[in-house]
Amino acid sequence: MNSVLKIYNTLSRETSVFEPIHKGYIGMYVCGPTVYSNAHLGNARTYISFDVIFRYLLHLGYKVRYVRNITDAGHLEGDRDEGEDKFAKKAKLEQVEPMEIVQKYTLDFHEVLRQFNTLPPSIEPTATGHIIEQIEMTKKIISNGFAYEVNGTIYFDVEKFSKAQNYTALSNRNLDDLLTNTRELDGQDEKKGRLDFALWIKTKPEHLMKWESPWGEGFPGWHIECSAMSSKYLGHEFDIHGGGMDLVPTHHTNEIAQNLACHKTQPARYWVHTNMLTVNGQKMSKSLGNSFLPAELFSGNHALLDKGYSPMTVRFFMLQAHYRSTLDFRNDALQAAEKGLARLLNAIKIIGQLKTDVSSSFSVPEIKSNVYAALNEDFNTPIALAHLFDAVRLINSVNDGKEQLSAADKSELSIFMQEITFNVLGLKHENDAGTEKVEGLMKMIIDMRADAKTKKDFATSDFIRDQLKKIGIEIKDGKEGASFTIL
RNA sequence: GGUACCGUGGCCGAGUGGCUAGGCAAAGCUCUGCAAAAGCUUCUACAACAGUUCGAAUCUGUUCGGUACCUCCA
Repeated sequence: MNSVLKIYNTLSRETSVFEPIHKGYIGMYVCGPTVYSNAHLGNARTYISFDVIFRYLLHLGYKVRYVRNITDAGHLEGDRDEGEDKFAKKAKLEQVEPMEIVQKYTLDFHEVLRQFNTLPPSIEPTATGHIIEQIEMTKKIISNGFAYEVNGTIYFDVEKFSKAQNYTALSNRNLDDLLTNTRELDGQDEKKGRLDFALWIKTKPEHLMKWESPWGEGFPGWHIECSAMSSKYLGHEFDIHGGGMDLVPTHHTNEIAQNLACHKTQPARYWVHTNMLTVNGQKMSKSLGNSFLPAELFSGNHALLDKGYSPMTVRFFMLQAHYRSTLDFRNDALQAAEKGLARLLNAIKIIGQLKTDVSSSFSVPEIKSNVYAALNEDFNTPIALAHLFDAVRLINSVNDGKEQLSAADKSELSIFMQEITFNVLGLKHENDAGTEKVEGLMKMIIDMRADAKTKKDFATSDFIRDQLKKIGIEIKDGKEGASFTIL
């Protein structure tokens, strides 16, 4: 079996063989959401992508510690000195406590991810729960000479850091260009350098969220939380650090700078970044106001949608594109995904009923190695799916008597298809017939209809078919009798 | 303005030098009381121009078009 996993590393800009620091164990940190509003579909794509990565690493037999934080403090509006904490701002608008905002949107985030069938991370730490660690790290960066204080606010000294280290290694930008092209912002006089960013921010007395620190009352900067929490739970050096591509130039660049300034080590060996979801060619984002909420998608209650799509349809749709490509979100593409997913799941359903032969007319090991080769090539889910669909075609052909399958191969194929589809890709059956009572009821109705058909009482059989259709149950006539689907 | 990336058949999307995914749609067929559903088969594309090469969607150059980042964002 082709079991050499390769991963694209943003830092080196190439795909290379993955080797964990400690054999058999993997530490993975993924930047989680800032919980000040509802999670939208673009957010979901990132976490679904990392969910597949997490699941595949588990499938390969690694023991994985997957840490994904919740940013519940310290995220500035506009990254300015007098910037206001996002939570405090939203709290004022809605007349509630900041932590009430945090709670509300954390629950929403979890609910969304649950619907998309993602596995929970091993640890989900919050920024507010790690103020002490962030203060400690800030102190160390100051004592190492890479940060300075101005009126109770601590800034990271990018210019000084960049003389010792390559500040733009991850983003691959030209530092001089950044210095000259960064926009002038109002009220930036406090900072020594334009690129300097805050590690700790002094608050005004009326601020709602603040903590005591050696520099007075304040709250932590955005970037320091991930450095502090990844160091705490995964060590100063770990295997994989992930997030959305939009985090590369600022957040992750600063995170690396902080770790180097504090621990003198690169935090992660492999930097993995997922691409954006676009809507009609434009990035989906909160600030552009073109974001879809999962609930709108499931219900179809959105101007751009003809109908609702189930979470698994959306998950399948996302898996049909590679995680590093932008994916355009549109109605007809979802329609296609819905049917494709049904075809895949149906084939898996019928494997068990296939008739077996003494030998197989095709190679099950070949299918398996094709799928593994795809997943090992930087988690290439679209190619893996393509090979699963090869198997789907063969399964259907066996069902038609056009191909043969041995008993041993049948069981191997069945186990494999289920393992990849359900456990690695994280898809599942939805809308399954439901309760036993419904099953029993439907069997009775189908039997009655079959009886009517044998008596050539087509008026009755058509009536049953049409009435069921009206309440959203479709009868499918097949060779072996009728079956039904709840639409 | 600077820096990246992208432009694939009706649609979505893989694919970094020859073997030319896959899904959906469409057409044909099978099944069938009719229909639906389902299944099988078929459909050979790579923005334009020029170049490198025995050979290019894939490499180079130019042009056109698009997107992202440089400001919070997954």
